[in-house]
Amino acid sequence: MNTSPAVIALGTRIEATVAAAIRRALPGTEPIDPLVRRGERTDFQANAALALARSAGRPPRELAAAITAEITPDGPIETAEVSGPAFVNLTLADAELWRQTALRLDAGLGLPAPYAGTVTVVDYSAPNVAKRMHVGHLRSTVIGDTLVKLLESLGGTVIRQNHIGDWGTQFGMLIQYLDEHPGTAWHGTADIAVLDGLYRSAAAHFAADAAFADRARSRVVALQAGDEATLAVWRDLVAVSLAAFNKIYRRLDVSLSDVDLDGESVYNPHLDDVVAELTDAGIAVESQGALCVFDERFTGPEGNPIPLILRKSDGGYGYATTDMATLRHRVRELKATRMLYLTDARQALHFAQVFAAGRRAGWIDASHEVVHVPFGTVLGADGRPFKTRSGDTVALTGLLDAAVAGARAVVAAKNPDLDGAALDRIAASTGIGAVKYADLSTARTTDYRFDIERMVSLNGDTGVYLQYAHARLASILRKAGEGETIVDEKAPVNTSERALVLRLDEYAAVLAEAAALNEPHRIATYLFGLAKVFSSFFDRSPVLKAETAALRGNRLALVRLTRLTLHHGLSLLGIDAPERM
RNA sequence: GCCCCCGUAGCUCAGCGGAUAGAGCAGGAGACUUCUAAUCUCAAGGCCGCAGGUUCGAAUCCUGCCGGGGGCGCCA
Repeated sequence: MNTSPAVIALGTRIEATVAAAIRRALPGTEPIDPLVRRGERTDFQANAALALARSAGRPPRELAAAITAEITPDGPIETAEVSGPAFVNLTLADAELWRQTALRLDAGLGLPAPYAGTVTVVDYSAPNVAKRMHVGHLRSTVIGDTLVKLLESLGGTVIRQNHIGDWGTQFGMLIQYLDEHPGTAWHGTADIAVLDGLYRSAAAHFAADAAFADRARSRVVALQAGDEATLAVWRDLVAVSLAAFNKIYRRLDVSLSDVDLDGESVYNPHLDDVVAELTDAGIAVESQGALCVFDERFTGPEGNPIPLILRKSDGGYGYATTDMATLRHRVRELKATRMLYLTDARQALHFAQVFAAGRRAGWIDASHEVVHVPFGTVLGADGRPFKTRSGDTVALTGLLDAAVAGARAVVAAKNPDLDGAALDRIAASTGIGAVKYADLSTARTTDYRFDIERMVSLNGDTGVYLQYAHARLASILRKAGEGETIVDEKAPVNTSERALVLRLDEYAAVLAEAAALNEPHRIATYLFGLAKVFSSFFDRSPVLKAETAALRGNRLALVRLTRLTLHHGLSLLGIDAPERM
């Protein structure tokens, strides 16, 4: 957690300065956004003059000049000049840049806590019991976990909810199959592949054998009635699956554990009540034998309203009912003010229906923010849905194994002197980092190609680039040894230092934006840019061999702050930041 | 039929109201007795799907169209 006071970003201070200048140049106008942005040709630019010119009835450049004249030199801005149509180009004094670096270093980044006081439920991962996790679970898991860590780092309280598929008709089938095939090897194996095989066998039986299907259905009834023998097998199935999920979570450095479990089974005892409440409120009505919620905004191919089915015509409950129950629970019991649901984009309509019904029921109101956070499909390298040759989903463990093996080959070739243990560690770190970075660096809503070849090539815009930058930073700091870092504000700032200082100072704003939009890829994009700016700095500005002691101290401060920022960012993404590579 | 997402360099993708649209990969030219070359530097590569509109300014916002993907009653 960040307990040290927040450092105000240079951009924020400049905004305030320019806004004040605008008020003086144009007395009586409404406060407006000064439109301060980072510029390519200057440190910052303010673009508000163009927007104001019309209403002020003055030529844009003349107005820009008037604003420029009102920018006081005692603020962070050293020079302000009109450029182009009416942009105000702003540069900062070198001393200001060093001062900001020292300030952030002293504060240990100095991130603000804009989410303090908020309680956010993040529903993510949600694998199914007795099925192996596949690529489809990767996105929900890593995007969700990054949002969780991000909100926590910004002062928010987060309640993780892993809504695993641990209930439903498929368990009748599984348990009945085990009952009829006592020799089936699965129990105690902690190997999800075996469980997955069990699922397939049972499903095949279910489809092919009508008599078995009937027995499976009776088994569902027994399960729901609380039959102890049936429940015992169910608990075993859940336990074995959880062990496998947790193994993957540890491997991915995902922060989920058993305390975050919020499976479908948890809601089973409450479904009757949820349905009763919605029925009593007149929201749920009967249609074609099922109990449904209709909303004229959601229509089907014939233009008829489509239902949210709370109780099926056979009397059973489906996922819509459980989703309504979780919604109610999160608002009433968990006191959440924000709720994020990380599922793929295909469920958009379903969640729109659930949220609409929740609003009608009065469970959520204007004080709640309920958001379906969708993500695109994972495609294979060929651009088609990512499936094995036989059409199955691709197992996550196999994918991670392949990534680590690929990384291992590259690492070994790069650094033949590594001993086995170090090679294992670095291969795991880079391989897993490559997979996570590939996912987290792609915009959330776009479908993305899972191209393992490209991922483990470990060149360019991959996780390794960030890890390598971190290892270089750590290397410099090791060699620099202990001792205080003294920043000399009077030293000049060169181009590569300037780019680094300004980039570092933007971190908090990027985090805030990533959190507001639920878009972790903004963090990844920022970190890649930071690593790039650092790599360039590394190439051009010697640190330990700097020309003067003052420069050495200043650059060392930059190295420390860059390492801190990169390390922080990588930890949000759940990517290891190695000291050596 | 309606709704959602996507269409940007040869390929994979960023950018989503500001100046000359960026990166990675691939291809071209350079840089390792110097803090880790898993890197850096330079050059080349674009009717930002099409057509209108809004705006001082549009890849970005709005409308329509074209192309691709997904969703639309008892699976999650």
